[in-house]
Amino acid sequence: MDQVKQFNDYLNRKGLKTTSQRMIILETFLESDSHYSTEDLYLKLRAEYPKIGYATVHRTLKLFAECGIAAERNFGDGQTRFEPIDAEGHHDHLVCTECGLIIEFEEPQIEELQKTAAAAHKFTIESHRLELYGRCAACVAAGD
Amino acid sequence: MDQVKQFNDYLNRKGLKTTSQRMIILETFLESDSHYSTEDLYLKLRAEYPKIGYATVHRTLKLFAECGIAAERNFGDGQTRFEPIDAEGHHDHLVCTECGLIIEFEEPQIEELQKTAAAAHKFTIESHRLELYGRCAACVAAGD
DNA sequence: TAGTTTATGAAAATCGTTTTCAATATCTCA
DNA sequence: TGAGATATTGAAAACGATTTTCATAAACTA
Repeated sequence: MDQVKQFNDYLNRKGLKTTSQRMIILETFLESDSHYSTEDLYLKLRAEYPKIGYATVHRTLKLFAECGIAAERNFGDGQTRFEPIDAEGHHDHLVCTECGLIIEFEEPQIEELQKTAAAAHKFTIESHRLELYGRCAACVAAGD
Repeated sequence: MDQVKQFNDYLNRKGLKTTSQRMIILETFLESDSHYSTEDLYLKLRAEYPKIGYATVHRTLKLFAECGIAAERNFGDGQTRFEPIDAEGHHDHLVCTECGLIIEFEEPQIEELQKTAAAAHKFTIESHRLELYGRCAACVAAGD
């Protein structure tokens, strides 16, 4: 697990400590490729580790984002979600406005065009977010 | 002003009322092409119309979004922003992570590719958001 | 291992947003 | 036009997600 190393390196570099909670949260976070809100992950953890507090989960998720193993996302429902950043590459999201389904997709050509657009405005890109909102096949089929 | 008509039509259709506050807020909102948070617009209005309350500003911005003359945006700073939708067409955003500068840009080719990606997953697209985060020319020039 | 520093969990505080409610304004139609 | 019905307003309270506080516990350093 490369991400475990990346997290530990970050902790050391910042003079932070390796605690059992942080390791448990990291492990659980990486197990699934879901888009976790603090609440989601807290509830999932609570089943097995009832002692871990909500604040700790939230603080740890923020740490993940800081050290680059998680991305913070906001799909407009008022909750911040975190998802593991897989080393391979970036992906974007299709969000169903009816059932909430989230599908990930990749489109390298779009990435290229983004670079072009940024260059036209002399911007140095660090990151981006692209979300397409609409209705998934199932919801369309089910009618309104 | 086409947008004024669009707003009034919406109010009539929904059985809502045309009030002086709503007209003032609409006028002020359209005057500038900024990306207003409720707070921003409330403060701007307060200078000239100190009687207008925060809740009214917020409720009215939501109405603008509902009737299609404003778009709700979230650039990750924890505040929802509203911007007028100009009839011409859609645009996306470049956001400077250092100074907060927001630049609008259009890239029709990206829109095309989005349709392709959505079709591949049988999604019916209703809307999308694309934001590129990075550093603007001035901030890059100023060094870190 | 003692001493120092950081982390934890529970509760409280905070921030943006939304709702409540009594008073006020708008609209309808006689 | 003007009374009655209905929606809107503004202030304050409620709300939900996030962040902070603080005393206790755990991890690291030498």
